[in-house]
Amino acid sequence: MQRTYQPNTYIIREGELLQRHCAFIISGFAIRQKLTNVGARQIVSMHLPGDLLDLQHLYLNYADHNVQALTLMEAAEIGRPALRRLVLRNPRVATAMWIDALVDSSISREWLLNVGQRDARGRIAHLLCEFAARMTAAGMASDSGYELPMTQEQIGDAVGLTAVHVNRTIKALKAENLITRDKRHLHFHDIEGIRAIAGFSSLYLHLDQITTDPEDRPGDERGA
Amino acid sequence: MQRTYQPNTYIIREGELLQRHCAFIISGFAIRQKLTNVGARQIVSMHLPGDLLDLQHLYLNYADHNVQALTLMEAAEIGRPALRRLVLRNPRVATAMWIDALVDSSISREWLLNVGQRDARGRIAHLLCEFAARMTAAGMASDSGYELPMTQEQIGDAVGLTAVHVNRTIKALKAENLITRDKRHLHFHDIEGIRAIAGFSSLYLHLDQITTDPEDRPGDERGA
DNA sequence: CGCCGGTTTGAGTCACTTCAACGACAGTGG
DNA sequence: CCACTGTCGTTGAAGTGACTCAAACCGGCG
Repeated sequence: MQRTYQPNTYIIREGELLQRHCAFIISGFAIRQKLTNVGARQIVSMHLPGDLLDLQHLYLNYADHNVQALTLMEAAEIGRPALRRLVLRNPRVATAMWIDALVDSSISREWLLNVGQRDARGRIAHLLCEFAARMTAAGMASDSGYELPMTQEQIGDAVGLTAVHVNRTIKALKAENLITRDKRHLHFHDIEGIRAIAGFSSLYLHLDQITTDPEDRPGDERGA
Repeated sequence: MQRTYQPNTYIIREGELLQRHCAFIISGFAIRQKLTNVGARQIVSMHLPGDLLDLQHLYLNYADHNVQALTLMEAAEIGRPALRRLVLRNPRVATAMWIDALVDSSISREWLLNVGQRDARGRIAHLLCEFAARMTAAGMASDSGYELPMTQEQIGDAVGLTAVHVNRTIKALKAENLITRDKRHLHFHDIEGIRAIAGFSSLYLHLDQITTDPEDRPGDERGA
């Protein structure tokens, strides 16, 4: 069951009783976000084509965050009961789902570290590095950089800064000749410099354990 | 296999190749934390008796964060292969593990919101509320409050603030007659007031889906 | 008693926010 | 074809919440 979502459409809303389905992104980008009681928004993760969208809710009764299309997005939907049965009966799928869910958690932890402990330069640089690594893994980055489909406001909501301050920080990074941004296209001039500012290490992405298609992972259901 | 850990002992270190075991907390508290390249520490989660300690690493090759005993702690250890087999063969256990892992993720997301979007008062108040809710669920809170086994420095590392500022903020909360702290014991005088400051809602803890013992959950492997 | 980890307090500074306005650009409709 | 509108990016000026540095205090313990 394929579906198209317009930018900014809500796919799941916090508090909602979950009964419908999980989705797999075919094209476009999605984010997951939460709001405080006073309406401040925190983007808690970003998803690109190939990602499972709400695996995080597979066994939960109520949605604890919002899921929203960031750009125009196509997704394939899988019924919850069907996916659960698949997970229970097929060890390969189960393992792949576990890895996907655990990597997702690992990324949240890194984001928490990012937002809690780094300054503005570090946070933004880290976001750019992570996105570069994930886009590269997904085959969506070129030598000249990649398309970062976010406004400065959204970047701010992802790293816990104001849009204004994101603007000034990016301006500073450009001034130091580390990056250039031409519309939505981002280019690194000094990737090592950016990595140093970010304190970036890709360990937490567990890239060695990711394959695009869960079906073609080698049999790793045999245990340790 | 039962083991005792002294306060501050590392149980798992970031970057480590994981081969040994998972642990279940019998008594005491543990934290999980990460460090930036410049040595700043972020506590990414806290665990109390009954929690599974490193389920987050069950299917991953390398540890992406540190796990450390916060107090004197006793844990029961389960071999990784044994637990994986159990998960694959027993749908009830599998479901319970999924729920545990997903709730853990949900908590990270809430922490990200907390650190990214709330001010010092809100962050600390939120931490106190969450801990109250979890301690109550674990039967470890009394009417008079609960034991919060953290120094102000650790609270700071959990919410992304300096120990000094945590001190001043707690002082302010005390001055407003919202809480009192006597050594490690914390008492709420105005729980509703604290909840309001925190913007706390326990939805994200998914308390309706938690049981202390994975074995006695009702059969919910039947799908949606 | 003297040390030590943790808490408390003060003074000065700075990174980030807030508010506000303006410019660039794309889409829309007359 | 151009005026109208809305979104996004950019910039300035002023305010403030949290940090830094540093010192003193406190209770527990060997």
